Amino acid sequence: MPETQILTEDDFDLKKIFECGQCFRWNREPDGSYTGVALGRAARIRRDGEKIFISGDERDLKTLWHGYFDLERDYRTLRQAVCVDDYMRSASDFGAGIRILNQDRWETLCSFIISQCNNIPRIKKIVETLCREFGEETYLEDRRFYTFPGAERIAALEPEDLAPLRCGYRAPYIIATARAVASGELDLEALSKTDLATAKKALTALPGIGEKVANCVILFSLRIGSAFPVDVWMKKALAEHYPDGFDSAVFGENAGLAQQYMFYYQRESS
DNA sequence: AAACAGGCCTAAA
DNA sequence: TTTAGGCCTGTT
Repeated sequence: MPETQILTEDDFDLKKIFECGQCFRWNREPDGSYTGVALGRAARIRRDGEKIFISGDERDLKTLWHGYFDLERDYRTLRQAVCVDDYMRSASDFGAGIRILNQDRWETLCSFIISQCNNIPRIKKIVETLCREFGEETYLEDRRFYTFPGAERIAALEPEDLAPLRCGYRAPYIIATARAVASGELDLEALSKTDLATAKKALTALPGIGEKVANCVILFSLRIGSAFPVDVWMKKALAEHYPDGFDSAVFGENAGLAQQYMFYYQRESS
């Protein structure tokens, strides 16, 4: 299996990218590399000194990973942009290397429905079981992986069929959402071309999708940077550092990135 | 054992 | 418009 170098000057920290809470299918290997399945492809990514390598050829890099890892944007500049005060300077310095992934829309939506009121190990376990049960086999270095099943596949199931996932009350939410996506009633690609308010309204209209899940989906897969997910960690961070109130609008289109820095800072330093 | 975990929904003020 | 309690399940 060939591998290709990802040319990036800075701001590419594998641990931070994969462990800042935005994705659930990348895992650290004993050698420090990460393996995972994204965009229908199993892959390995590793750092060697200053260089980053990912499995696959130049074409894969161009058609898949360039967009996925958000290589178009200069994060050094973005980090400066979110330094609105001392706290944000600390948070963005601490989080240097984080990038916001551009993930598959349906996968992100489904994964964050699963995430509600769950801890990360269990979220990952449920997602992996979903893929093993309903996804397709794919191989990397003779090792078997499973792709994330398409919305059409899940739409054809009944909530009971998800019993092996042990995802409890989330099962009907998953099925209903899969059907909305598969039927075109919820057009995620079209939403990615709208704005935060429009996308949020459409998403939260579905059962099991509230404010928080919608914001995550919008930020991590619809590429709308003003989305600002607030979970329990973020509530803590905001209460601690902005006791008199806070408006994510100060960050404009970089609010989502600012959120990632705050979230990661809050989690990793406590 | 009882509480809680990276929310959401419904009912009730 | 805001708040409380319940919800599947697994872990502590």
